[in-house]
Amino acid sequence: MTDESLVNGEEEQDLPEQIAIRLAKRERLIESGAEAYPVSLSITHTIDEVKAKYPDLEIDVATGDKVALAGRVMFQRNTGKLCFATLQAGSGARIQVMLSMDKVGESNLEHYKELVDLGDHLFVSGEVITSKRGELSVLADSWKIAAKTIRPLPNLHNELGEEYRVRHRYVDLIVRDRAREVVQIRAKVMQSMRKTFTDRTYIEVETPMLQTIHGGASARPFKTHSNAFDTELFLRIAPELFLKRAVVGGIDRVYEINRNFRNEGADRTHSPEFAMLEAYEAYGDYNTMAKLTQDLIQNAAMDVFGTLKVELEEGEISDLSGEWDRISMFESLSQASGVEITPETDISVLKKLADKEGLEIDHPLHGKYVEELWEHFVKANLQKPTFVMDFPVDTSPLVRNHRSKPGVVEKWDLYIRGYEQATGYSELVDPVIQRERFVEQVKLAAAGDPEAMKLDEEFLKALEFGMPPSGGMGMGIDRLLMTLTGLGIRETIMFPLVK
RNA sequence: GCGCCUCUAGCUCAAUCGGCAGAGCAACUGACUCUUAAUCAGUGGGUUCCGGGUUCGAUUCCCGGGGGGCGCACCA
Repeated sequence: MTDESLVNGEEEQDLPEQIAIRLAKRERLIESGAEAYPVSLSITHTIDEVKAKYPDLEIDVATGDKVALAGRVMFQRNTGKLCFATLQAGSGARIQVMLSMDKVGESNLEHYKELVDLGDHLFVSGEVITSKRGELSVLADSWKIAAKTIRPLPNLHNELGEEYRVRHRYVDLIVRDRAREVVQIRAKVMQSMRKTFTDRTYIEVETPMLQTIHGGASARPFKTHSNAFDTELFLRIAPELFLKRAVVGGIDRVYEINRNFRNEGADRTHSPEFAMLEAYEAYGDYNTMAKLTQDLIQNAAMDVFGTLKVELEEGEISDLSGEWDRISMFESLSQASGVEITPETDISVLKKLADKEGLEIDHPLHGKYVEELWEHFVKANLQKPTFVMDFPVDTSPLVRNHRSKPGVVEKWDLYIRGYEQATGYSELVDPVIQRERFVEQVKLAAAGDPEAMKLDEEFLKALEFGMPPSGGMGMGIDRLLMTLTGLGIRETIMFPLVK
């Protein structure tokens, strides 16, 4: 496979046959006085506009309407004196063009047959007609190459291999409707979410991706180095600690949609860089944020699909309607395991239960056992959207203690079809307790936990200026696209990382 | 990070118990003024991922490396 660009002086005889032939056609085109890549074309209509204008003409009609349009040649059917081509717009819309010897002349038609390949961008001007078979067509009186294609398109009658699709997404977008559709869906989901936020007077901000201390989540970071400051920097694992600074500064309703980076495993549901939404609302709490999250997702489904019963890839229907269930982590775990588990349950009991279930958990924290056991017993059964409420304290260092239940924090995770979709907190705003929580994390790090949080003095200083009581939420955008489409994460990201 | 599987023409895939590497589409030459994956006749195109080993002979078997997939681990 020739993976390098052709510009680097590859010898012609080393090139694959089809590429050499197309390069030669490009030369011939230029020698004939035409352009292979003209700077502008006098287009009067898009393919979609012509199709919209003539939705149902009779067979063999000449409209008298002259148009000039361009598109990529997807199919060619050349006969002796009458040639057919199917042009495709970026939208995926297709229209047939016809070139007859009568209209364009003999030498012009010969040039067309000689120089125009599948995949080329072609410009034609002519009359809108329907063919004798009734196909809406442009009967050309002139044509031009709009852009010469040097590499052949893949054949359109087999599905592309998974690897080829990801490495050549631009080709995938040309040949596969669903690939284009997913890009559209993603854009519409973003639009919908921004509208939901705007309607609630939220302000969108952008906070640093390069950070001197990474924080806001438990994960291993990517490291880099600043030459100017001669210092180690981290790509952010979360924007949380900066968005909270914004709330301290009086940006009372704030959100950010941007990339996070985590130096961890990649699989069907994880990508090293992924799009994250985080939102904070002063004078809100985790209930406020649960409602917001439900609205964000339900509005997106309605705006994009017009329904809350979303059809997924394999035809499965995902029902996102109604008020979503809320269950307690400790209660649902106790119920599913048949063992009463509370924040006071001795860790030895949890260890015994984990052993019995064949779980290998090697972690000093009580809460880690609770979460692992909960995932084991409960998680897979959560197909309907469900908020799992009230998490252990020791695994949630940025969340405030529950207002009435001892030993837990006001945190929920939203699960949809067994996947963690979003998380929400009543934020910890007490700088004294926050410092204590950070100190606990530092101890964990010293004990060898590579994902423990760092103590961030600048963030604590901000809290010391007074952060109002607030709710916060975070949601993986790629995950949301997966939830709404049933696709894997690499299909929801246009250009996922490939080695 | 560990285990299993996989890599053949531009694309999608065959084949070889180790013996001239094939098809469809695409390409090339020719025919065709209503085609729809046009059709018909003919032709060319391969570092079988890379390096080494075994062998008279390796695309096939063995070893090492690389890319990809799946499972496990970690995480969202």
